[in-house]
Amino acid sequence: MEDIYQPQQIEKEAQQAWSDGQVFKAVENSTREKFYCLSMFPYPSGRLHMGHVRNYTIGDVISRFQRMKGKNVLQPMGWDAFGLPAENAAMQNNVAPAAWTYANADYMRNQLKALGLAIDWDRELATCRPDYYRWEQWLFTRLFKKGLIYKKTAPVNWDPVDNTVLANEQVIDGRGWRSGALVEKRDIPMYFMRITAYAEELLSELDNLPGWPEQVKTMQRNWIGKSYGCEVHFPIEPSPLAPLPMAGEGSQKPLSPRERGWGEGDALKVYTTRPDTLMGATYVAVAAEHPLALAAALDNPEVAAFIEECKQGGTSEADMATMEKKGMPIGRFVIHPLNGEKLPVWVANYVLWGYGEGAVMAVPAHDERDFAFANKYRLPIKPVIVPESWRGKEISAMTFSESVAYESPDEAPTLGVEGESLVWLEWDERFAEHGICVKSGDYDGKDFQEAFDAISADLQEKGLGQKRTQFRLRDWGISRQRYWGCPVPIIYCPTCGDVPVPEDQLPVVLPEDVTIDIGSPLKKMPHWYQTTCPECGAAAERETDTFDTFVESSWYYARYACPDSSTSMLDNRAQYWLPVDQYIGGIEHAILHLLYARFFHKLMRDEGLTPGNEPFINLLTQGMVVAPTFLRESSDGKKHYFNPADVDVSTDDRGRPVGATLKADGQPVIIGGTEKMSKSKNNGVDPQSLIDLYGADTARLFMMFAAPPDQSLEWSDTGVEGAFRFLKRLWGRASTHINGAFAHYPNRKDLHVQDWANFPLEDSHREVRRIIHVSLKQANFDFAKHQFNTVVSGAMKILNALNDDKSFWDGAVMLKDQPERLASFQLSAAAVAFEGYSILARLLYPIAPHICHALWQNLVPGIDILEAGWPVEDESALAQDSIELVVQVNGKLRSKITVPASAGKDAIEATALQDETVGKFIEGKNPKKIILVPGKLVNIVV
RNA sequence: GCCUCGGUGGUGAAAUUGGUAGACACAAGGGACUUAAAAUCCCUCGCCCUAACCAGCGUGCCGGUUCGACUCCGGCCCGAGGCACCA
Repeated sequence: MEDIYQPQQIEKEAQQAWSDGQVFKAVENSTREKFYCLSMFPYPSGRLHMGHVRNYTIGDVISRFQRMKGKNVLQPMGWDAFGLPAENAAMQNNVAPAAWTYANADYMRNQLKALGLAIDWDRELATCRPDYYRWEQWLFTRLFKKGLIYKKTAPVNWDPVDNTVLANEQVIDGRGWRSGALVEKRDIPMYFMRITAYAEELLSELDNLPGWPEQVKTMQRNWIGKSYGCEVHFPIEPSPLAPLPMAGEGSQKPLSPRERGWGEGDALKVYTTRPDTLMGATYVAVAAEHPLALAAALDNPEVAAFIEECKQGGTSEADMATMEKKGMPIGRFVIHPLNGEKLPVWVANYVLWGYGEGAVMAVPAHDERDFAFANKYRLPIKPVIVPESWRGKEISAMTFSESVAYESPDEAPTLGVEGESLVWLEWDERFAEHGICVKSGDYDGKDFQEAFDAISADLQEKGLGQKRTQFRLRDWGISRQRYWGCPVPIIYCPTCGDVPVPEDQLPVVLPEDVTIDIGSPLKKMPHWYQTTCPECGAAAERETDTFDTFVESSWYYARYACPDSSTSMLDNRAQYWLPVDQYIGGIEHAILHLLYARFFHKLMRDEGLTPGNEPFINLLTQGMVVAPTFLRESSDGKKHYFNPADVDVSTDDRGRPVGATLKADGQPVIIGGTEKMSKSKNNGVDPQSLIDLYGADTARLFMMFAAPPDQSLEWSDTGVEGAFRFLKRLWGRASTHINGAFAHYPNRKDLHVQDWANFPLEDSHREVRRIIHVSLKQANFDFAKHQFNTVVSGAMKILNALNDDKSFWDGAVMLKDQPERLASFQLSAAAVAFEGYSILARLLYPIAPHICHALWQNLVPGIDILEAGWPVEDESALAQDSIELVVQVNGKLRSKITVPASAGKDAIEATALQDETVGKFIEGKNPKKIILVPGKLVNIVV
């Protein structure tokens, strides 16, 4: 074999062999245990980035590992092909989104192949192909008929200049990214999937996913947000004004008193998780879109102006939560359901329409947000809960406007005087916690649960509320006013209404040959949207909205089982392959994508299409790839970023970076933070240049070695060189032996020791073998944990062990006059080395498959490494005659002792106490206690 | 703002889950080989004191539990991911 490591040649040959032999084609075989390993499919953005390389290397490592362990492995790949960037690119470069997408996929497919991934390419799919999306249109129509899909209006970001809907990403500081116009909220009709119908199951099934990271399950639990609370009805004081007969302009129907929100006997509904604080409610707040607010706006221009103002800004929750809390009274009042007090109704921008009831009761004393709002607008603050520890203490009353604050002698909230008022100056977290009721009439002295039960029972008796569980999870709006997506299969008929497209007319094909400017081209294509009603045959129009692209990515994992099925969404091959045994993807998908995919699995299960309740048994969430940033700031404050490849970094004598200059002009640049590789920060490193320079194995090895998969990975050019050096060393050492010592045993069976117990192993080789097997045992443990960085360091230790010990081969020199002993010594050395390299090749195969494939061919000609079996440590090789123990005195490390491995408790303690250094620290005192941790340490407490 | 995760040498990290902190690497420094450079090989490498050893200090900060804490508990600071129309 070659002495020099030539990755380009090795990788080409290995990939050719895999491709010619169809080695990674997955075939259903009910007699074999299957393993479905899936990495999140890429958006075809143009080129592979480092995040992809990391994701797909992790998946490939797991796939090849399982394959070597004998599983029937499926590892597919495809394209998440619909999405916004294609439309942006289309506008920029004047190409059709379809053509752009297909070209990108073609380029990226070649890049993936160059990485040497063990993928069954026969199963490749692209979500923008009609043969794929026709089945989600089919499922949509089924769910529509089941009532799991419905239509309602919901707010979107509206750009009033471009007259178009913007994605949240396209809203920057409240303005449209192209027009710069202030964005408004606008209500438009959309289709919703009733994911809330599955909320309970999506929550409870998380407990049956032990293979998911706890972090992800916690995030999903919080997102679903099941809460136990109480619905409270506040009867509305009748309006002093007569109801107006008409709603706003253009409306044909007069609003009913209920729609106006002020009829006799109407009540304002709120939901609260803190009914125990109900006696402390001092006002109620409604969303700007609430009927009560809209009704008030008709008579009150100030309220109308405020509601207008609330329409400004984006729709994202982060926007809503960080904006300044504003509100105003609408001049209406409600009656407190228990004490009959009149409470003012406010309209507030922090109350969200469409979340719960669009109205909240405000208890400023016990809710931080209400507290800030009440202080700002001088609303009464009425404490009714004190900490449990105050029970039984003297509580003195202090007045504050119309309400009362309580002060315990030793644990008082901060009170102060401002002008003539007594003000609760600072929010005190203790008052947000559960406590005991005070100044609450009959409920005084009750704890949280007692008050919760008593108050909800009283409300129920009065018909003004009851206990209720609620979810934070909202139904999933799937309509998008965009072109490059799957058409929503609905036809609007003037007489029959919204009619789902019949199964035999599917798919509704998206026209691909279009030009894009602002807005969806579908709306300008009458020949496409004009059609006939499937029910009555009259002229009708197609829906021009498309699906959220999360819909495609919610079921692709299942379609890989049978990507060519033309008669059904899924066929019985899905029963064999599903569920996915290992799913790998970025942590950024922890909530939305993974929740939607779980939801779809249940929808498909209920259609009889998928087995089991959950799609992904094991989940690995990989961290991001980050790199340093380099920039210059121009005089107007604009930042210009430079690619790390174009920058020279100077370091001080410790290796700390102290400055950087641009290669092009030699002038200094600012060293920025280490951030996620991105186009905007220009800190991406192109994987292609890496593969071209060092080969795929180096790229893969570096990615696996630099950090454990779930942590972020810092890019390092020198780290890559280090990975390359290791592979070069591995190749060099292995070839020396294969061409040298091993060549003396043409039949490799002579080197392959079956029975080490009866093999004449030289003592100088026994220790090397022990280190190899200790490292292998650790590596196997780490492999099971998916901690590939320490698997690599284990492999490095094995190579170092095979290479370190001078006496390993040199001992032969002393024996050159004793031919029999010499032959025995040489066989002993060669057998240990042969075993060592055969372990190394198999251990590293999942991570660096090309080089290991080639090494194995030379080590064991005639047997494919995939058939060689996974290496397992030999327990008998791990044994040691004596072990080293640490001796602590009072928990501090003071000495080390060596004892026979068989030494008992008393013998170890005696040895430890006799130790000279230990004696110095005991200073003749009697040990109070001696703690012995077997195989680890002795701690002497004096 | 809310939810979640993280913070260990000059750097990436390890520590089998309460038992020797820094494995394995990278960088840096020194040396060998070389006419020279590259490549390769060998040595040193947490901080502090020291000629050296010993001792002392040390896992973001403050406090607690324990014979013993990177690991467990409470509080704080900083960073990252998500927040429902980026994927």
